[in-house]
Amino acid sequence: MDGTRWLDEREMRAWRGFLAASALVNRHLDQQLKDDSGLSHPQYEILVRLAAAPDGELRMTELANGLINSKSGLTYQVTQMEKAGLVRRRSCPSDVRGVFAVLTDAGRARLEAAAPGHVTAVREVLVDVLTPAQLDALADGLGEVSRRLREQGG
Amino acid sequence: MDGTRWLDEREMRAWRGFLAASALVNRHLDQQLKDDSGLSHPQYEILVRLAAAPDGELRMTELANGLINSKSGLTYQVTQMEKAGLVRRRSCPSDVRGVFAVLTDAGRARLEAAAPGHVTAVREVLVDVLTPAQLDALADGLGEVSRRLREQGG
DNA sequence: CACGAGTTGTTCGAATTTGAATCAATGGTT
DNA sequence: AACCATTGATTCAAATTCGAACAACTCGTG
Repeated sequence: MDGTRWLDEREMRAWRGFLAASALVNRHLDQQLKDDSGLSHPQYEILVRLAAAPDGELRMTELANGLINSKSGLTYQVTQMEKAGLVRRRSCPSDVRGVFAVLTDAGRARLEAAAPGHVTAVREVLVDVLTPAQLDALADGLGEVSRRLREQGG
Repeated sequence: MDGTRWLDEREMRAWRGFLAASALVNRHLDQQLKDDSGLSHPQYEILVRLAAAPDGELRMTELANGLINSKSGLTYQVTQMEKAGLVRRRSCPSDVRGVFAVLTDAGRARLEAAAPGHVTAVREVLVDVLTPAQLDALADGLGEVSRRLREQGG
């Protein structure tokens, strides 16, 4: 007995497209960032999130949530970035266990230097390839997909 | 002077959605596969591609193309899978350098055992979350994105 | 105040990934 | 036949990833 609902052709095309694009786009952008700014994609994302946060700082846990990395992976990356002078650690006054990752001036400068090339690459491989309707479908559909996975996992 | 065309809100939502979904879906499915069948996502993909190929075999290079892994990563995975009895290597008669990865009976059985749970998970987190229109947008849009990255890189 | 459950971030070991270097073999050209 | 640029796959060291175990701490409850 096999009650599995297999994917029909439309579904399979969507799934394969998503899977392939996911791998290829990530790969391409990681390469572009490394060549262009010496940052890995995860590191770039950390800088972006910090830059968007008030005072350019976030708790390690907040940074780990909704990010590619696991907790330990984040510890590793922040350590690397601290060595490179892009962020520094600050312990939380109200909770001794807590640690803030703080964007340094050098980190902000590095992000601003990297951003134009990165955005251009994102346009090239994804955004400018899609129609407005497809952009909306991605935003709505994949936004919902992410939302569900986030709250299920959290 | 800054001629960068930054992303507007619609574009940013699409990009963020894609990025987050890409990471979260991959992560979730890798976890599901490991728990359920002891296969990593890359390994599962290798089995799928081999199963779809004539005689269940492909050259290493063919297998590496359009796959997540680099060449050396593929060598590693195939070695692991060979140890596990899921594939075997066969040298190419017409080109001594060439190597085929061949799906074994055990490999095919393992794939068939893993597939229902995997497809169900793919539905749960992605396919059944999207509307038919969104599925088509993913298939068309991301299909085109992948196609371009493939031929650009190859 | 003492206790215990839950949280926070790090450390640890193992597995995986990558790019560069390597080795061997092919094919075309002279 | 000799040469040389390419190709196919592996090996190697280094970087990165993950989960599990850990240590330190907070908070609510008794």
